[in-house]
Amino acid sequence: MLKITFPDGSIKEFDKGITIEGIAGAISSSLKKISVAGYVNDELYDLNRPILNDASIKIITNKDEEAFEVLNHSAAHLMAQAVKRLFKDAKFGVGPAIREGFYYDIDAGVQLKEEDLKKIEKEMQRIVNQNELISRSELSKEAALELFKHDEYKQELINELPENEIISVYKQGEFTDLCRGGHIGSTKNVKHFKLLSLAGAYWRGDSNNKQLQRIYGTAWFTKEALATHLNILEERKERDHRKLGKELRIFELNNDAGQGLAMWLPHGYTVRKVLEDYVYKLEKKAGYLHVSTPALGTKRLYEISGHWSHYRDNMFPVMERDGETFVLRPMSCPHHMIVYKSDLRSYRDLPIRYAEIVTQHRYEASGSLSGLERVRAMTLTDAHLFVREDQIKKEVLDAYNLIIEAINDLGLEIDYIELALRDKEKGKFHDNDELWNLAERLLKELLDENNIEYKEMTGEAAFYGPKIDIQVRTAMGHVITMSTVQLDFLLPERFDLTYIGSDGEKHRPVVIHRGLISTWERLMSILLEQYKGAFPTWLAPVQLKVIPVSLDVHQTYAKKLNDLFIDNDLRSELDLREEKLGYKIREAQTKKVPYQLVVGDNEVENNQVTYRKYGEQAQVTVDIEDFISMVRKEIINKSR
RNA sequence: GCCGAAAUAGCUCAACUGGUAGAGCAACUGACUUGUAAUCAGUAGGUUGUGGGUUCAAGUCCUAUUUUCGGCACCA
Repeated sequence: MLKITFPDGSIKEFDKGITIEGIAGAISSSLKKISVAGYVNDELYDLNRPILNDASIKIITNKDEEAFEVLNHSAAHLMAQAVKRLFKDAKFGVGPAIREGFYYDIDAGVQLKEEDLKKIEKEMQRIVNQNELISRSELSKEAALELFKHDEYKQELINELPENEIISVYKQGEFTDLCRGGHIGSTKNVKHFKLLSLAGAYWRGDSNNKQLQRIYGTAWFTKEALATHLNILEERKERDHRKLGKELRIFELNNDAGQGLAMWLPHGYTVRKVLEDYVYKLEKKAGYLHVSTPALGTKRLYEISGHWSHYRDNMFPVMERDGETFVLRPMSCPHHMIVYKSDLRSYRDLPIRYAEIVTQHRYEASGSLSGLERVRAMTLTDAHLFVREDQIKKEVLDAYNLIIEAINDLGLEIDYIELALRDKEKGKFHDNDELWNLAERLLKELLDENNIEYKEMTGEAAFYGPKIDIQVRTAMGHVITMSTVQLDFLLPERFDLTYIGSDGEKHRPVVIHRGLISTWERLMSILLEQYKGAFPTWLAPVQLKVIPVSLDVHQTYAKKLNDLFIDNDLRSELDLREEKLGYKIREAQTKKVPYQLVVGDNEVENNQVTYRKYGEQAQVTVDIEDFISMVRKEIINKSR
């Protein structure tokens, strides 16, 4: 008999070889029904994997977060089995569960087409109906290599495992896959799924490798949950900034103007200007000094900075004039280094914080361009902080806090904080170990000391130093780098930056690169999606729409109101077109104007306004002054 | 850049296996003008992304190319 300890501390005895499923069934049949897998001494166990020793266990039910992963992982295997039945030569890469489902990378021997997904789905359903038991077995590395001798991808994976590793495989019917587990017991438990898309994906994520075909899918425990998820996918299309940007006339992308070169339309530019003013003030308050530098610079400048050797592939080609070679700047750090050098600096001057709204040009791969999210000409508020070593932590932390403030003001949600470190194996980083170790240690200490949770990402650093990236998840489900604070000991070296210390000697300052809220382009794409085009009043391109009930009778009053609003710094528009009232109201609503004001006899008589807030049905009548102060207050508070 | 899919009026979309390119909205013209999501009638709008080809005939088939979309790689 085995002693099984439950999470509440109670202990029960079971026969040796009992499974999670068996234990769940012994407790109640309803628990058995919803159990998905379990932890046995913190190791993930399948429903039907025998437990051989005394253990403490935790049953995972379909309500637990881990359950979704187990289900989708099993769905990936199910799909692979179906593909193997339909395409006999198919070989498989990796097939994990992901945030919203699963994928599997496949070399099917032939090119899969989108219409094949339906056939694969059908075959999956057939396997589900066959109720194939998913069983685990363990074997040696040699045996595993023998088992997968016809699949070079699995061979490669197996070969990289440590020599004495026990390798587990999962078998369901005729299909066996290399896998750590856990799984869901039987194919019959994967009931509600859908295959979503077909895409290319490089083997092992390396563009030098062969490209496999990746099928994305999603699996859920109930029909309703699947329907809800598919509905969310549909709703995302309504939030797509490319669609909203067109409808609300925010920006324009045009081939004749150039791929990835966005043009801001009046409404879009209005929002951008509000953001620019907001950021300027925020930075001013935080002690930043604003400068302005050109978008064009000599190639030499970028050779000094190291961008020419590390970043050239992302730069537009050079231009020659008067025996000098110029480039369009992809980054502004070199210019700010020169600005620092424009004067002799004392230790008393530091920190010096230079900020600038800069336009940069980067040659981004054509396939990566996407609306405003990824463009080739971008404008952002960039900053470089020149600090003494003893000021590093405080300045990084202040910069970080400023970022958090801006993200909160904008109503965005942080997904996670990333600490991007060097991967020594990769050649793209500068090679001064001492500086790397110091920089990485300082950032880690800082995050730890301030209880900031973060994920370490090796190999994601900038070539000149490690960085803290603030990742935001967009309403489209994309995770995007919103802000960044980067520690740089290299550029001060390359530009021979100095300050005079209290000892009268020259010292090296340290540079902190800071990106506050991404670029205006990317920020706009995120905001559009976040708010579904209905900007909070402080950001809205048009804040008020004044609509007279009758053009003849109420036009004068409507004009008077509109002028008054504009005098009070509100972005108000008057609709005096010869159209019906209902038509104008509908348009004010579809353009998502925060305040729609319809004025007629009642308002004229009492010197009032009647407003309807976007998203609400209620019509509210108030005195003009009260209305103005209410909206102004809302704007100042950046209310959402 | 790579893999897959797509491109029709300003916008959203039709046009069965090749057989005279249509609709709604927007625009323009005229009429109608009082309370919270579309007043009515008419007019105009296209070398079907672009270049080749097959065919009696191409939006539809083939081919090249450009761009867009879903991903990968890269990345703010």
